[in-house]
Amino acid sequence: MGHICEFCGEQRSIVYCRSDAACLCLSCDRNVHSANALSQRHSRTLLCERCNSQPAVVRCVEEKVSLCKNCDPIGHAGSGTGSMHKRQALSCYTGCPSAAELSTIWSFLLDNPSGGDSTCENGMGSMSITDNRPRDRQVPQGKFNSQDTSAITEVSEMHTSDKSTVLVGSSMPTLGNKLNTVEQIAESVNFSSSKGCYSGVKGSTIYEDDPFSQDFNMDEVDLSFENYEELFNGSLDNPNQLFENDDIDGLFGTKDMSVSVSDSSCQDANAVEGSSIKRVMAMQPACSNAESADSLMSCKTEPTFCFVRQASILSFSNLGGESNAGDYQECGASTMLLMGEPPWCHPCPESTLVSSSRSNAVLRYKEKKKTRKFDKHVRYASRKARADVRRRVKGRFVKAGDAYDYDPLNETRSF
DNA sequence: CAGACACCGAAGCCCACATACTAGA
DNA sequence: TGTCTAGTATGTGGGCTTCGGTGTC
Repeated sequence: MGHICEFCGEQRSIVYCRSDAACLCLSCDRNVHSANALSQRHSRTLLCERCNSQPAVVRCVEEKVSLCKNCDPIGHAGSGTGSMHKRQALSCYTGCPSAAELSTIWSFLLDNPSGGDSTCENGMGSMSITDNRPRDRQVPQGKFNSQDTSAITEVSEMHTSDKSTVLVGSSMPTLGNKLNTVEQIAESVNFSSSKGCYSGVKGSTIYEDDPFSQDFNMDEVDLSFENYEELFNGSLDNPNQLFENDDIDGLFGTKDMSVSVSDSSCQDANAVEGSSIKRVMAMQPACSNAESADSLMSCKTEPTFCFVRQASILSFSNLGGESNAGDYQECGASTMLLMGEPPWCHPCPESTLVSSSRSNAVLRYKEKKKTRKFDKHVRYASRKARADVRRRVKGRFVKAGDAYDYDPLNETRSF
């Protein structure tokens, strides 16, 4: 009797998630790691069938058991024939591979009667998997796309940390049973992990007909968010902010959002700066539900494709970093691009309603701009405290003992 | 339509002095 | 090598000045 799944507590655990340090059955593995993009990045592998607590790194072909790095030398040590057993490196995987894909990399799993006695293995075949990621993204076998270099890098890093072969991505239809080297992965894996899926893949076929994707080469865009708290902390109570031209320069002025755009793309963006709002209003967002927003929120390094596409048509006039603290605060508008039902979704034919709404929004914006607090970073609080109580003449500090016209402590005048 | 003028907002400067930093003994 | 001393640089806030943009005549 194997280890029980730590999630459902019912079925036998099959896989081990390193990130969660949890033993899961295949069904729960699928459920847990399909929750968001981050969880999809968890590296999982088979559970050691000997200790039932550690991730297996090899599969003993002779004994038909998966063993961790501790149990492998123990089980195959000594003078017996065990040391001669043929062993196969086990592949790690991330994402939410389908049952067919799992069976591809772990073909022995279904072939092994001893390992398939549980309902979990049966469930592997019948598991309801709705991988909604486009399959036609996959490039033909053997065609190594430069876009996949990140994947290979990731593979390489994980490979060095763990001797087992790591498979990144959920779609691996061309995988052989033995993926022992990174090179093999580079040649055969069609990388389509969450990163590859959302960030836009050059040469992908799914958006070939999309004029936006043609105008904006996603391969040349690099979005990174270092401070998510700032990025998403913007006020969301005023969706109309998005339509304020005065504020649009600050939309992407946040220093925490580095956007590198190719020259041609940048020129295009600048060319449409004046009409960017209208274009945003006219377009239907690629994704606008809360679920996708949640996915984005939870995915620090993997901005969703829909966001990138929207960003591509917005004003990049402030990419040069000419922004101020107030603009950062106003960036709540930009978050509307990322979260929830965006305001441009409202099909409001009444132009008067729109104009009044806009005027109200402008008024609110101007009021907010008046009260905008330009954040000044105080490095030395002690100096600030001293300056706060220092006497002044016309705003200037005066020597101690000299006549002053303003005393911050008692607001009296010396003359 | 161009020029002059007024108005407004933003940026920069100024001050003294405690503190941080650096170089030399 | 570690400690001490002297010199230099930095930063702090309120008011003022300057400058550029905008609107009006």
